[in-house]
Amino acid sequence: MEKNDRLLTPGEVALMFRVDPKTVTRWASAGRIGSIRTPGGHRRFRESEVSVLLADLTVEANQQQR
Amino acid sequence: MEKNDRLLTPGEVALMFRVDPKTVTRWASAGRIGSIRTPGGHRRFRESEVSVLLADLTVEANQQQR
DNA sequence: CATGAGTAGGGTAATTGGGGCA
DNA sequence: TTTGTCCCAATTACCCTACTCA
Repeated sequence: MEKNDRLLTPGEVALMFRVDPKTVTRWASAGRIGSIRTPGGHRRFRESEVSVLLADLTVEANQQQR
Repeated sequence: MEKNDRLLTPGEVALMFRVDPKTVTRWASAGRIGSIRTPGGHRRFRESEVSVLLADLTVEANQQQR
């Protein structure tokens, strides 16, 4: 399902989740999110995977009550 | 639909409504407000949705006067 | 090669989640 | 029924310095 394999930096992912870039780094270290390493050690994340996380985690309450 | 996807933390939303952050959490659990979860389990809220809710409060205040 | 922005580390403080109670 | 509060464990945010990226 990789129609778009664009790689995102920790800062970009942090913006999407409204968290600190450091937090994104911890997610990668903890294996909660896949990451690619540059030869220099910096992490890169697949946009497709990040999008799935955002979309999936958004579903918390579909049935609204009033 | 989502022109402004800025996300807010529970604490920020709590300040806007002048309630305890715990209350905001309960709103999310009850489905009264949509929420996004970080991979770590923390919630984030869409500013656009929060704004709508605040606007609703304003409407109620107006209706109270008629 | 030099520069500025971003990132990797590590350490510590602040928020948050969840249950239960008032 | 909704909100606030106390508890503890987990997650996240901010501090620093050194290194990588473009």
